[in-house]
Amino acid sequence: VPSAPGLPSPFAEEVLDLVARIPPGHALTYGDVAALLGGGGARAVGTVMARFGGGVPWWRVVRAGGLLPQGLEAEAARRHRAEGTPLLGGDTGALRVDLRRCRWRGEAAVGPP
DNA sequence: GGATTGACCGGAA
DNA sequence: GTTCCGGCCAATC
Repeated sequence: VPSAPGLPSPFAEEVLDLVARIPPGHALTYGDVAALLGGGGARAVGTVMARFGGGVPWWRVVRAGGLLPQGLEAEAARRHRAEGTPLLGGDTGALRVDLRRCRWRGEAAVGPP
């Protein structure tokens, strides 16, 4: 079926679906999302999120190392605090998520390979 | 059709 | 610890 204009493309749908399955209190990096999907790249995931991420818990997707999305750090930090996500730093300004504890393994995700 | 952008990543200085 | 560089992939102009 041809993708209609204005609607997310197949790749975008996979990204959104996976992000929507991330449990509260957990998080994933853009690179991890791409890896779990078995394709694309961290940058591609960021592009999709920027365009179609408005309908999913985008704050659960962070940059490598747990750094919050650039430009939305304050917004994401607030959401994580509300959910109880383990946060590090804070007073230094470089707020980041403790991926060591809250990194989701994607057990409920479909295995492509 | 091509060229540019962007909520990125990893390594090196 | 920080700062700089190129590479990666999809969406958009």
